[in-house]
Amino acid sequence: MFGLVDGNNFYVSCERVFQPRLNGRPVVVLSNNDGNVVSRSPEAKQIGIAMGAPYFEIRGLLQQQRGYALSSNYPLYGDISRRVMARLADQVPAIEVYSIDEAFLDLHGLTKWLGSLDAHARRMRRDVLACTGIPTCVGMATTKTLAKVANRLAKKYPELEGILRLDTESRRERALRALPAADVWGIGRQYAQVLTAHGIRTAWDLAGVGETWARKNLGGVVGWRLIQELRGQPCQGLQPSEDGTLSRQSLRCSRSFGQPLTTFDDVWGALSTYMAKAAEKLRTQGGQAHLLTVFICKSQYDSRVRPPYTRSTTLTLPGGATSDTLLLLAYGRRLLERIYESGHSYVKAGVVLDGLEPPGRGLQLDLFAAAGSASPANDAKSKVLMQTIDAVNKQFGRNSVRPASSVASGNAPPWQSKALWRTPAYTTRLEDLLVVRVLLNK
DNA sequence: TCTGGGGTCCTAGGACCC
DNA sequence: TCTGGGGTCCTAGGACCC
Repeated sequence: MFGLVDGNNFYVSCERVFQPRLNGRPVVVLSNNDGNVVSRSPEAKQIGIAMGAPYFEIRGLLQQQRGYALSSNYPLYGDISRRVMARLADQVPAIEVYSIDEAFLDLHGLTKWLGSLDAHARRMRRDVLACTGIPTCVGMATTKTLAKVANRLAKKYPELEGILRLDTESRRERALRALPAADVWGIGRQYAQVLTAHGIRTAWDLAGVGETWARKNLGGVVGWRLIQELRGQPCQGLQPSEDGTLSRQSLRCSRSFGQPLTTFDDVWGALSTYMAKAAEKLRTQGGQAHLLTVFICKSQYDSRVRPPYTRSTTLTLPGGATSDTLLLLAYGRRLLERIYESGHSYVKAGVVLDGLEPPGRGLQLDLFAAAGSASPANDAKSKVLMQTIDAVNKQFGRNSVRPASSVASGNAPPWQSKALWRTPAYTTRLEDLLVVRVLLNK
């Protein structure tokens, strides 16, 4: 039996923990750059604000309803997520952290010890709420996909009180009939259109399609697995997270710019900033990457711009896997030169580190390497240099040592994202801790 | 005026290996 | 005129997820 626990309106719930005045009001959290709505309180959903809506389209409505819009505060959400996952991990044999606000639970064999699974799920919800302030829903079923279905319905129908268990044929059928096919995990916009065109409306209809049809229309073997999971046949196991964190195969840093950029130097300024961040993150995990991808995007919303909107290029690092910022910057600049076209304006750029390897795998040497590239001696020097940079940045602030290319001549760099309504990092920055004053009666 | 960021998995052709 | 079988890796792109 799998469980799926998921935080309700997670980002909004995190904000409400520290700002009770947000309770009962329409609240939205915006994406980086204050662009789109990425989390909505129930009150915001009720007045018709759609997920992903551009902020400029809903601003009027929100003001009129005396609601709040907040910039996203990822350090806060990440920290609260960690606390939620730790509470859950304490109460089940194994947990797979699936995203910042979701985890699959291993519930196998628990009934033997705990009696009712529903009672255990209720206890977990109470515990997470009491310890972190985050409300959750729990779905339980024999496959991950059905656990997602159960979770979805538990959220949709308040009378279920946040819990739904699908462990009999009749319950499964009732649930699948109640869920639109488009809401099934793994059915996105494209596939939803295909299903509509074929008269497939509910998850129950979807569970009835044949193997050939599923493989042909729903992305090959992935689609067929989805169908089997809906039928109760598990195709995916639990992939336990080590110490409650995600183990990753790739790592990315990308941002939309605060304004469109039209020069190579500005785009490189932004990109080198992101590369330094990505490399630092990689070192924090103790890993190395052997694939480097750079991409730049033009505006999809500008009618003068023709597709493709994104250009990307990938390099297998000739010296083998690395986490050396300077080496990555040197290769990254060459990759940007490959795809950058002058005379265009760019709105976003990013870097992806792929092919992640744990440290200590041994350095792959390049027989024809030029001086200055990978060699055991250089590798040792680079390691010391990176450790020093990380230590300095930890002690004196994040940007104390950074690539010269990321230092803008003016005040704020032109690529700097907007975040006009960011709340404090209540739980991760000492200066931002709330102060509680106690008034004593004399 | 203003439209996110960070992930996963799969496919498929071509180069190259023995 | 005739030209293998079984692999891996690289690269790009497309779908999905929260």
